[in-house]
Amino acid sequence: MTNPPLRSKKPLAHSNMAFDQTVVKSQVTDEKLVLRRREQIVAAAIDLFSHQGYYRTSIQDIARKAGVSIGLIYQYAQTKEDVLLLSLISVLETYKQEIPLSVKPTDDPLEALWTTLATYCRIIDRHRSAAVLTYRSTKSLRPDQQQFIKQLEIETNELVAKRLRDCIAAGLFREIDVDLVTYQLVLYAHTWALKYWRLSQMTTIKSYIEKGFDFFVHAMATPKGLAQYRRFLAAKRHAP
Amino acid sequence: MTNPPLRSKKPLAHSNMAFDQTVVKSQVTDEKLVLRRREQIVAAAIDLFSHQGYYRTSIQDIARKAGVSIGLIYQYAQTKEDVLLLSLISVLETYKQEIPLSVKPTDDPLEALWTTLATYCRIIDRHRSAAVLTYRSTKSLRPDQQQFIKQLEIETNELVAKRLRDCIAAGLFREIDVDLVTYQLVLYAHTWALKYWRLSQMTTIKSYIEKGFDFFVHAMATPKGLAQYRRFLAAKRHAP
Amino acid sequence: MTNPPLRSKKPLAHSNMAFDQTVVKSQVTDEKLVLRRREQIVAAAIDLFSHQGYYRTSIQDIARKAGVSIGLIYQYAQTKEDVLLLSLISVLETYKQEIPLSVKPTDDPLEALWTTLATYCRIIDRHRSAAVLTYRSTKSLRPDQQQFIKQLEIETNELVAKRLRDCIAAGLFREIDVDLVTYQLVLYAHTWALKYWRLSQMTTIKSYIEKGFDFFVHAMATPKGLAQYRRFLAAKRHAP
Amino acid sequence: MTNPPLRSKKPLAHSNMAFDQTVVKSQVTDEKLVLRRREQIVAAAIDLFSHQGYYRTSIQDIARKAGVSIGLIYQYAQTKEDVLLLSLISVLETYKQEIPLSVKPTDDPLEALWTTLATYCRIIDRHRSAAVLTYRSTKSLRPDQQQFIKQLEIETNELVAKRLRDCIAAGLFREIDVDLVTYQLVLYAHTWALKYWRLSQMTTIKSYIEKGFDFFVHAMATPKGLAQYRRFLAAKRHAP
DNA sequence: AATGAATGAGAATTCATTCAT
DNA sequence: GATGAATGAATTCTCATTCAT
Repeated sequence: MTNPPLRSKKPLAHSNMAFDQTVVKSQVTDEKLVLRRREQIVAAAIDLFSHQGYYRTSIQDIARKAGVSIGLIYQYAQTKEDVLLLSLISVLETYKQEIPLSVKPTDDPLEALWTTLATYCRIIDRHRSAAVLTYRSTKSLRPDQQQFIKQLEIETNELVAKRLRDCIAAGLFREIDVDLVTYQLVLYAHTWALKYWRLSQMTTIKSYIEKGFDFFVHAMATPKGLAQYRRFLAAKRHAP
Repeated sequence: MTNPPLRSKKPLAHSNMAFDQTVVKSQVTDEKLVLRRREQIVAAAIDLFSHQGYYRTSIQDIARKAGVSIGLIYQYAQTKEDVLLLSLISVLETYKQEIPLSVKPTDDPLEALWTTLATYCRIIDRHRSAAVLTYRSTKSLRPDQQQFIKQLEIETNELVAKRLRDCIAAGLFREIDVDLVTYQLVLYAHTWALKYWRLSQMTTIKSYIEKGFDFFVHAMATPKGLAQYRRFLAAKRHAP
Repeated sequence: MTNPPLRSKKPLAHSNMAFDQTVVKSQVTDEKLVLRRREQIVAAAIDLFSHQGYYRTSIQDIARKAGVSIGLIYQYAQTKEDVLLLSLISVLETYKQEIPLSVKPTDDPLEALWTTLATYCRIIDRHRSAAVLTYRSTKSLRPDQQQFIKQLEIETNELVAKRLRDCIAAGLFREIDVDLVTYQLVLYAHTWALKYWRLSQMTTIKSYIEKGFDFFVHAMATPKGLAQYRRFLAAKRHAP
Repeated sequence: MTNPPLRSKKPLAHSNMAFDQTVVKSQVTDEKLVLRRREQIVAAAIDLFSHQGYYRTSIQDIARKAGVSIGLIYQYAQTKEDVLLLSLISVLETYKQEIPLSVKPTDDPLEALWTTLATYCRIIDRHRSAAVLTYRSTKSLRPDQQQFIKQLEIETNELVAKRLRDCIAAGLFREIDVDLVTYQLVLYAHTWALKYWRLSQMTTIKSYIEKGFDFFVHAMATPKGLAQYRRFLAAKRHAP
């Protein structure tokens, strides 16, 4: 029962899916190159969009930061909106990629839920500005692009929902509204980024996770679940 | 351009504070007039900012919608950012104004918390786009303006925190981290707007409030608190 | 029986119609101002479009030449295409305005035709580059704008067709295909601009008109018409 | 990109001259290859320039349509203007090639003129957009390139002028200004393309040719010429 | 106080041309 | 010979802000 593994140095992990040519068209045909260039562009874009906002960031800025020409960006995306879409996809894909990796097959349902929440919070913590970006800028996309992002969000949520269902099935949690509570867990993680200016004055990410988990368990646990939670806490105290 | 139409279906309540000349300077000296004009401008601005976003909305748009000239807006605000600031203040003031009004002096702590959460959620529901606006556009302000908004948020949160403290003092809730849980309650209300596209498929605002309150109570209640919650539910069932 | 009057110093005469807000929308509401500004803009635009072509002329160029700002042009036209449309309308309106003025009520049908052809040719000669512009740039317009221009052309042609019909009705010309011959007369005038580089080496505008008229009369005249043409020539020789 | 497809429905005939390396330089030395590649490029270019205009057509467009790479085009032309020049030459060469072939050695002067006009009109009809291209885009060339095009036009005109001179020499036509009338005949043919949108509503190409020839003959014929024209008509009526 | 015409800096996007492979 | 990725100057259009009336 360890802390979620601190993984990946590179800014934001992502599946190839996020950069393939299905969602955003590219002038360039070489698949490998498209992947590499888009990674380069998106890394710069996320950084700038996150800190200055989408509208305050010019394509010029992104080009300069990515060390490429303006024209090159337009070889790999058709509009500035496309660059935003690729950026948001990249952020959301990170969640979808990293969260499942953190849960070990041997974890019991409660441990799995803990790991999921903890990992989610820590990813958010590592990419706070990027996380906020999804709240600030999704509306700047075209409706069909927004739809795509929403779909990705639903898929990510499912990673959390599955853990909740396992706890209920194991008799650890009462029969709560899984979808609703999923959003509470997800928003709890996101809130760390959304309200960091205040929360960081009040607590640390470690404590934020612990208190949050404690809160959620109390809200949902059966007596059996509560008993297991106490064992879980004790074990953690011995081998944090 | 005729005389400014007197406001009709008053969009968002607010204190005069939000429109005094301390925060945003005006060319016009007549206090009454400043108030009236800003109300008119802000009503148009909130509507447009909420639906099109801050950067997609031009001063021209706001002027047209408010039925005034471009020049007039610049008599009552010095920059476009000022108009956004006034708009965000207006939204946040609504919370600060309406929530306290809903709680009756006779309410016991649990009822008061219920009313606070329910009112918060319903205000958010009535002004969903405006609520989202605070998440999307606060970063478009100058740092000192952002600071002002954060202060307002802290003040609003205090309305919720007070109710939590009352419950703890009355022995209904265990000793939880009030500030942290306050944010959970606040975010629960905001989430209704932030994720409306999904939540509205899953539930109604009425049910959202009930399930949320149930969740929070279970997370925090002492046995005594739980007993009172059950009486509360029963009473509500008789006189909803 | 005189030469067509050399009229108007101002670059291109036009009816208000060409500049009203039906065809091209303007941000500015003051009708008088719209008229004046558009005249100013179009004068510069025609000059530049004529000599450098539509695509080689930037809005910047037009603004500079007209002595206004770029922004101002976009207050009076919504796109660069609009500026081209206004320019082409202005050119074609000149034909529609000036040709009828040159024909005196006392003119007999043959004289009227002469005056019409001569005036047309001389207008073209005065605005050679502008005349060519209609051939080079009409296709750069949107289809609906092209349609508008074609309608104007049809109306201008009617000025010529009417003269032909009068000659036929008077028994001076045989029953030729009026619409077809109209185009031959119109194109004869336009050719002076289209092939000026070569024609100007071969003849003068005065001689071009005379030879052309002679040609057309021979092609169509009845014996009666031919007799009258000879009297016309004799009269002209005495009082050119 | 595979081997260049061998041309199929040959778009526009032309002499090799049009594609030799005197006028437009090529990086490639193999004469045969230069010819074949330029044919391929120019076919695509004429089509695109004709329908979208020179400036709306990108080298990318031409490359795609021709089934070659962008780089290849720059092996066979030094600039985009060169591609336009080659295209215009190709169009004009078509006239110069096809018209002489249509006149039979046994034709009398009047018949030869008829055939010349008819052929010219029919070539124009087959390549209407290309014909208009010469009017729209010649000014987009450099002055020296324009000069080259003008020279080609003069040479083409000579094909018509010769027929007129023969008619005069044979006493069929009076002593008209051959160069001027040549332009009238040439423009008559071109007008079919320039004003096709209107003329095609009024008549067919066959009738257009007949009416035009009738018109021109009446304008110039001596009594002898007129008599012969009547016999010509009668003969044509028997064996059209 | 109110108006709205005028300004011009700034931003997205295009595309001819180059050049390494 | 052929390719197509990369470049960046140039262009259209927008819009916050000013100011004369």
